[in-house]
Amino acid sequence: MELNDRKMKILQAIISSYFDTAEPVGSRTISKNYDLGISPATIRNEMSDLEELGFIVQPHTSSGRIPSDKGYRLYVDILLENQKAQIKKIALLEDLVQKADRIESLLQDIGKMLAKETHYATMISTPQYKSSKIKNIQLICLEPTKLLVVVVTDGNTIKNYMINIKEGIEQNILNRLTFILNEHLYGLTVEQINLPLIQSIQKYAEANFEVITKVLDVVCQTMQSTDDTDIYTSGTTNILKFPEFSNINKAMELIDTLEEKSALKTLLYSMTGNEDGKIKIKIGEEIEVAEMKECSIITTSYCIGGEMVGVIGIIGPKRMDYMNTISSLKYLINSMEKKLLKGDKGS
Amino acid sequence: MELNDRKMKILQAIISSYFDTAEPVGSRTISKNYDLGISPATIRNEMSDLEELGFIVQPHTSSGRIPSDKGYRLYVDILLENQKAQIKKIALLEDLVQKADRIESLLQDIGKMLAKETHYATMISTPQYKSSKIKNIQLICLEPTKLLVVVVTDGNTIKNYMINIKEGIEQNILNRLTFILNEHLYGLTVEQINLPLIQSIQKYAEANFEVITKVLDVVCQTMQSTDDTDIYTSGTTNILKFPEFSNINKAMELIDTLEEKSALKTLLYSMTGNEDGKIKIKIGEEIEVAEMKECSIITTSYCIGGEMVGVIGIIGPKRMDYMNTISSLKYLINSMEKKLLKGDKGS
DNA sequence: GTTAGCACTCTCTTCTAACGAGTGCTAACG
DNA sequence: CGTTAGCACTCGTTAGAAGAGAGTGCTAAC
Repeated sequence: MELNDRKMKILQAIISSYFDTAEPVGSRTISKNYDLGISPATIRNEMSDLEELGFIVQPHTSSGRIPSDKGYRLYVDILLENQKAQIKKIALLEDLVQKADRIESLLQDIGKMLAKETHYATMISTPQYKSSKIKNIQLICLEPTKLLVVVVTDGNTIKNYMINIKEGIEQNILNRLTFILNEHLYGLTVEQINLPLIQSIQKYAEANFEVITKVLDVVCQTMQSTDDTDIYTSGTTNILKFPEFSNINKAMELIDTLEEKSALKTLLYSMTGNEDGKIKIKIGEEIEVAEMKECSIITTSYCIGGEMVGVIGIIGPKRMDYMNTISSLKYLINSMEKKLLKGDKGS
Repeated sequence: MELNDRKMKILQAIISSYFDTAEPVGSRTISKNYDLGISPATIRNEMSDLEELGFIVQPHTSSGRIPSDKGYRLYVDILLENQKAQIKKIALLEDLVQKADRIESLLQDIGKMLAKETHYATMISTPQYKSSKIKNIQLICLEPTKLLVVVVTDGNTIKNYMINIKEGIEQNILNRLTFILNEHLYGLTVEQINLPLIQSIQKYAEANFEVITKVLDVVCQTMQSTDDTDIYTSGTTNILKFPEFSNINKAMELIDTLEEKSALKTLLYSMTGNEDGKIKIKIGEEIEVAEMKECSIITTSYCIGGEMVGVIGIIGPKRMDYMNTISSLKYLINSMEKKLLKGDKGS
């Protein structure tokens, strides 16, 4: 039995109707609401076939049909193929990117906005700093034995660390050290800071050996730790609005999972292979996390300065509005990368 | 009719039992579970009196009683009076305060932890910078026409701003400007930066008039705007676990309110009068926000460097565990202020 | 190949009756 | 006179039954 054009149309009708109502779809509903020019009885026959092919399922005998994971998969694959979809503009975004001063809060705001726009829950990971390059380091004396280290990387991400030192140090010496550090470290990734380089810097630092060592230490440590990538979730309560989660315990399990950042981290990164910028979708059972098997996840990666660094994901019910959501996501990524590449985040 | 000792004991038993079960409490339950040495019938008579006095109410005829707002108020007032309560230690806190690098993320973590500890929702406001003093300003050149301004205030709160300038500027000139700025602004609050002072600084800056003006502008603006104080909420989904919010719509309304930061801001600051460090409690109808009239809120303010700057609040059902919650909160504030006063936030 | 008709299935809603927890009142008790 | 046992009454909750409604699969006719 092959999947002819008419069966496909019926499948789409089922998906569409189920998206609207979250109720199993019957043959009469399709015949009435979708102009296919065939009677309910015919549709019933076709539906029987579609079920045999595994694209739809019946929750119980004598109920309507709902799309199966396989059905959604087919639908989504076709959708992704013909994706010249008009990209949906998100009005608020421009404002947002304009006024953000730190990338972390920008990401949080983007997540919030995307959740508001799509009415689903969103997850967004902070950039992985492993491959980002040092742009500037500055040492500032706060108290006699307390230094502030400011590190700026490309993409203008700013990190502040405070370190305590044993002996006081004057600002003009710090300025010299700052100069030495920038001289040696500009443009380097954290992997490129190796022992010979460190020794060379230490030589220049002379008497301020302790300070330089501590600074290098703290910079390396924080920049290379993967644990440092955080995940911001937003709109998790949107989940409560979906009838598929009217069982409050299921909903809470899911929300709890979304707060469990470490699980999300694995999930998000498992979804972004080596292809950048592509939209990836997982549907139902395809998701490894047990609590999410009633959901679908749409993800994509975003770049800062050309390198793949972070992931954005949208999680909703399986009957989610794939088309609009993908389109919003694409638009978002586009505007975001344009902005971040320019690094134009100040006033 | 006066509120004698036995009535008080019964009220406490009702509150205690209702805390455990969230079910109206009957006379037999009290007689069985609380060793008062009186029969259900006697308890019924006393309860009838307590109801007349307004301390308990009946959800409907022939059901048990639940405490009224007035009943909780009495209970809480007595609780606050005899507060030598053993302070409950929160194990995780020490760790948290140790490794935090920015006050914002520290506050977020504290909120999370407190939510986890108490199983209620928490709100925590970022410090109000109005009265905090400038400790250090640093200008860093990132790109020819892009500067990074780092401002450190007492309490070691660090703020970063990026500004764009028209003409390029060299780092050694920036160093001079940095020196001038620190020379003039050290120890000042934002209110103390007046026109004569600005003009005096501008004079020193000579050719770099534009830069200095922009820097001063951005520093003043961000430090004095009250809008800058943010509120972090945490554990909002804990609300779903309480039977009083089994009506999912009510729960969602409340959660939405908790995400509406501006309303929370008013609420939190309305609760902290001019007395520092005291625990304040609002119960049910005492809360101005309509969606929260089924809740109680416990707040207190926290200090950095001796001045009142922020507020922490815990929101739960009216039958919340006031004693433990207050005790956790007190312990938290204690440890936090000790840490922040020392400003020991780096490694 | 398509469609009308019909018996059948299964869920959801509605209605009723029974149950149970709890009260208030009255009368008896120490 | 305070305390207690007994009892009728209230009201919310639960369980079960009946009926409605949506939808299917099959058969036979077009």
